Amino acid sequence: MRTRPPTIKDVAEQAGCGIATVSRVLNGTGSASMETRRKVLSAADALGFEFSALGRSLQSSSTKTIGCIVPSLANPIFAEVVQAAQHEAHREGYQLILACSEYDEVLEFQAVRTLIAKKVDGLVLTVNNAAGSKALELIGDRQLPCCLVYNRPSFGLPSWAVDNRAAAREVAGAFRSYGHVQTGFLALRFNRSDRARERYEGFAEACSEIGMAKPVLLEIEEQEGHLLELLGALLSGHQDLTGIFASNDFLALAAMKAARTLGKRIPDDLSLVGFDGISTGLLVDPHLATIETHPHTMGRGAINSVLAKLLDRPMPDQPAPATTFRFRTGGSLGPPVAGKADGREAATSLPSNE
Amino acid sequence: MRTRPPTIKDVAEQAGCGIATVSRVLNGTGSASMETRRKVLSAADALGFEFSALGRSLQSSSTKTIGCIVPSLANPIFAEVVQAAQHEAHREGYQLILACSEYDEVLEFQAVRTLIAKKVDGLVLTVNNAAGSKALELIGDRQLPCCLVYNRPSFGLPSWAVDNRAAAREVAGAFRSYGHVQTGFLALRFNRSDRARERYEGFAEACSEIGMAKPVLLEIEEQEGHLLELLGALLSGHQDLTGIFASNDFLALAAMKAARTLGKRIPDDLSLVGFDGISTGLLVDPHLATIETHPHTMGRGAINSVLAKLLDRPMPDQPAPATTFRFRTGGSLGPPVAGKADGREAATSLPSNE
DNA sequence: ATGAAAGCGCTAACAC
DNA sequence: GTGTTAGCGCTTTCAT
Repeated sequence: MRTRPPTIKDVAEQAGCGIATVSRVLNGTGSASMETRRKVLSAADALGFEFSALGRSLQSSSTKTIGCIVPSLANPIFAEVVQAAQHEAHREGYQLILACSEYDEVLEFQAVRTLIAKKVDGLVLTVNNAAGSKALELIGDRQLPCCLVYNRPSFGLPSWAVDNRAAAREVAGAFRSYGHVQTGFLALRFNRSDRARERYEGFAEACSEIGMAKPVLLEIEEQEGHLLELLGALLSGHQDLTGIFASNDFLALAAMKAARTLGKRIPDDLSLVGFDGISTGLLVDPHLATIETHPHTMGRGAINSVLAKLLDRPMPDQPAPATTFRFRTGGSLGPPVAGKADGREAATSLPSNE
Repeated sequence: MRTRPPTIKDVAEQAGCGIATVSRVLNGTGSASMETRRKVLSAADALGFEFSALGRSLQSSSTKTIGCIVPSLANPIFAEVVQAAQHEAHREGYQLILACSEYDEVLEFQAVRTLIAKKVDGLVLTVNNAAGSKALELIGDRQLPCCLVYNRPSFGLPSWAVDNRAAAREVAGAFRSYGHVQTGFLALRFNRSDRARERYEGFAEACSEIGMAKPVLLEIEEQEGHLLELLGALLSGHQDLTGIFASNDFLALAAMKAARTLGKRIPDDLSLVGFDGISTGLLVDPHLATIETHPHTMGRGAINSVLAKLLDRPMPDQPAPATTFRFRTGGSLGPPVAGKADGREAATSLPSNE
């Protein structure tokens, strides 16, 4: 029946008192006689009254809402970040407004604008390219409490991030220790992600330093076709590689499947290492070697950094770079099988690109 | 420098006109002379002005915000639902406030209350138990536009859901066709999810109708220990089962791993079928047989159902039950190996519970 | 102890 | 064409 939700005015009327009194009683601020208190309480109850966050926010200039922007929820790493952030925010009475940038800087910028207009109290986000990001610039302009996740600190903003370069260097070392020389680096939207670039750079640097060949950059621009087919084509065009470092586990797992479709044995014909440490990597056989990261810790830490500013608490310490990742070995990484160097005979179902 | 964001009043002042004029110009509603228009525009630009959604919502009683509640983002099926919902909402200029119920009806109810207080325009959610849900009752009370996802229609609310019973019946048939007789149904929080229960019921019914034994209910209450160990113990206590139907792919995959740890071959010693159709099922070897569902379609459909009410559009048709799923076969389902019926010798590393 | 009133930022109805 | 004003729901002085 009641179509318009009851307001504080309705309660005041029903209780036979002023709206200020209702506010005081229901908020437990200020004093009131037993009698009025009772009347207000019962009126509120009878009406099923709840404060409108809108009126309250307008007046208090705090929405108890935090914006959260990630590239996509399709990558479980970000789903976990968001899950942790949401959980932690909820604990403190904050809600999360979610936006996905879909690896698009324009969308990313729009999202920030919208969230600012919605008057979020703070922002937690992973941007695609932190350096020179218009989105981060805007946030800085507005002096909005903000923390980055999986991006390194930029624009003076705190961040909970993985030391991509150091992690990638460890991967290079691991390949080296198994005797690999010519490897590749596989990325899905290389130019759209500073994370992928940092991983590549660290990997390439280390490779050169420890006497391996410069890794071939295997880039998939856009997922216009079926990913597995694109990967298959890419792989068969690079039979010389004995190992591939993928910019994330998702890709690594897909590459593993594509490689098998081509008749390759893992790791004899091709070793694979991923990045992120998603649990799926432990379900496949052989296990995916990877860089384990802690999306949960990152999401929680980032929210707490923002909450610290909001609630005027001491800022939590950001993790030491060396603790942000751990190399996890797995059966997908092994020594290349000797005599398999030319590898032409492995190409089967998919066309090579020559 | 500017710490307080500029308001319409600041713009009016700077442009030397009234606030109504600013509103009219910037909203493109009502008319204005070229001259004022120019002045307003440049003032707004100079100040970096943006409307506050708060003031606007308070006055228009529409927040352009939709609440979204799912049990968890850890299950990729819900991550996909949310991703699709977010994307679709954004297309229409709506934002999503995200909440996770963590399979807890109290949290679920709280979340609805909070979202109502935040004056969301609508709600899209998966509840744990639709029947008699306090949360849904409250939503009904408030006449809030709402659509369920993965729950069957309840409280007169529309829903985008999978026909769990029919899907489960197909699974029974599949087991039967491979000669299985004694199967089990595996669920993680059986009593907390009507979806799991419906799947079990459909499965059990069909089993009985087609002459199979009543499936053993394998229930894991809470994930207090490491899931794999719990599964290992459960499996070794039920060596008589030749096949297991898991209430979701996540569990099925974990069970597959646990079974292998026990030395079981899949599917010879144990067949496995999941539910959901997550892509990971195609990365493992053998492929996971499962019920494919379409989380993306569900999420998008649900949002559109809510938007239809909000924007007074024709309500989109909910999918025909038969089209909501498809049985996908895979190597994890096969005939039980004859002579393996007593199966005692397969138990290896983990204790059976006798 | 409690009510009246101002004001948060905005839109719309109503003057002029 | 444009300014004034009421009012959306709330909190917070300021009187009483």
